[in-house]
Amino acid sequence: MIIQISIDAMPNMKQMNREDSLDRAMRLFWQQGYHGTSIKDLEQALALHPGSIYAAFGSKSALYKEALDRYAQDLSEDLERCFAEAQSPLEGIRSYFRQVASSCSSSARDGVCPARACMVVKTILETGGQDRDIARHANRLLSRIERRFERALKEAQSRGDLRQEVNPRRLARYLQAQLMGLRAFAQRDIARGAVKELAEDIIKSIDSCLP
Amino acid sequence: MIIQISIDAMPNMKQMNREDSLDRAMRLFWQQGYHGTSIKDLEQALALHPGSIYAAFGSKSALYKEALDRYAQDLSEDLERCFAEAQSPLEGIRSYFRQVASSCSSSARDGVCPARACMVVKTILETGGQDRDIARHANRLLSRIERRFERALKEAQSRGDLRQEVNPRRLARYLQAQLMGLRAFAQRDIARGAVKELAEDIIKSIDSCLP
DNA sequence: ACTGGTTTTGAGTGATCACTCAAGGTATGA
DNA sequence: TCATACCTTGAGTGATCACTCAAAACCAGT
Repeated sequence: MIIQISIDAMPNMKQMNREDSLDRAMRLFWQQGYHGTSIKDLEQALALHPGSIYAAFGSKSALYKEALDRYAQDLSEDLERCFAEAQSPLEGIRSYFRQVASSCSSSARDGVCPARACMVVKTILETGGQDRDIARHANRLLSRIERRFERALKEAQSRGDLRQEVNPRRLARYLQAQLMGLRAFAQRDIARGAVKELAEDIIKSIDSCLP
Repeated sequence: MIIQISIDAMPNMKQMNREDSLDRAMRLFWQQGYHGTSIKDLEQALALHPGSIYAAFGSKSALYKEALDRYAQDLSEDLERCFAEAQSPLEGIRSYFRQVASSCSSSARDGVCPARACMVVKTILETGGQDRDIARHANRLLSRIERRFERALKEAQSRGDLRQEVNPRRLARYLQAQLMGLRAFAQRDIARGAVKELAEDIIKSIDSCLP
């Protein structure tokens, strides 16, 4: 029995899987940043030729925006899962901070998670100076997350879990800044335990708003 | 009498003002990032030809590191000034947070301050994935600031301003993460007052460690 | 086998990247 | 005034940038 492998058919064999490609692009951009990632890098990571990339995504910046949306989607799903599994909105927030701290201090960093800092924050810091439309895109994503926190806090207030005089929007902004700080700090090369300690300190600071 | 300074290490000192050039480079890098700033951009900002830049600073990455050192030096001086003017170490920390919030929410942003986020943090987020020696350099600068906070907190403890069971190093890390979060958050395009509100919330969270 | 329409390919586009260096300019002492 | 030594200049280096497009390869339906 002879198994024939057609060499001629090789070149066009790989079917391009858009979802999978987008996922790979997201990871590479997350790790290396927008300016730090070249099309050549992407060609290699996606195992695609330049033409295919441009046919599928249009341009480097369009691909970046899509990758960022995908990242924010994953992030939202994590957060929603925490809310769904928790007994209360506030408990969901605590659990989310712990989950972030845990994934940020995992040693299998390069495998699971290309960077510890949040890709949206990285984007805003990197592109705030010049590439304004990308920065604007990232800003919208942050606003969405802030509003989600605000909703959870209002819910906590109506359940009596949170003092009435607390301003939900202001506390939501505080939470977002805490997340930014936690994950930016985690990007430092620092003892693993420090990140989890930091997360616990942050949770304690939130709890001072309890009734 | 003329004092001659190591011409080999600092050529062109008579005509080109190295300090001034470094300052301009620092501002441009701070705003646009490492990969986002080209030598051509620097030529324009420093009003220098490429040869002069390379004669004075060696390479783009060497210039970046020097610019980062200059930034960290300015930052340390601000912090030291807060400590010197304050009645106590803890009051110095409070005053520093307020100063950061104030300069981050100033409307004359492009004139005074090229970016709201901290340049050292921007560096770590941008170069953590690839340009490891630059990231390492930035990490050292952060460690130095952390140690300065730790020293101030120990001093506060010995004065009886801070509860004894507080771990100074851990609280110093918390402070640093708070600063990262505050300034990264300030980079969002958001209402001016929000940053000052956030700074006050952070200060309140620190005060819960008081005796 | 043939045809029509889609997808894949990768060499090639001009622009820009970080960087160099020989040539020309300038200050100083004789 | 000239000679020497340091300084400034900017055109030019090869590499790489984001991106294109005509041709090759593919897969229907007939």
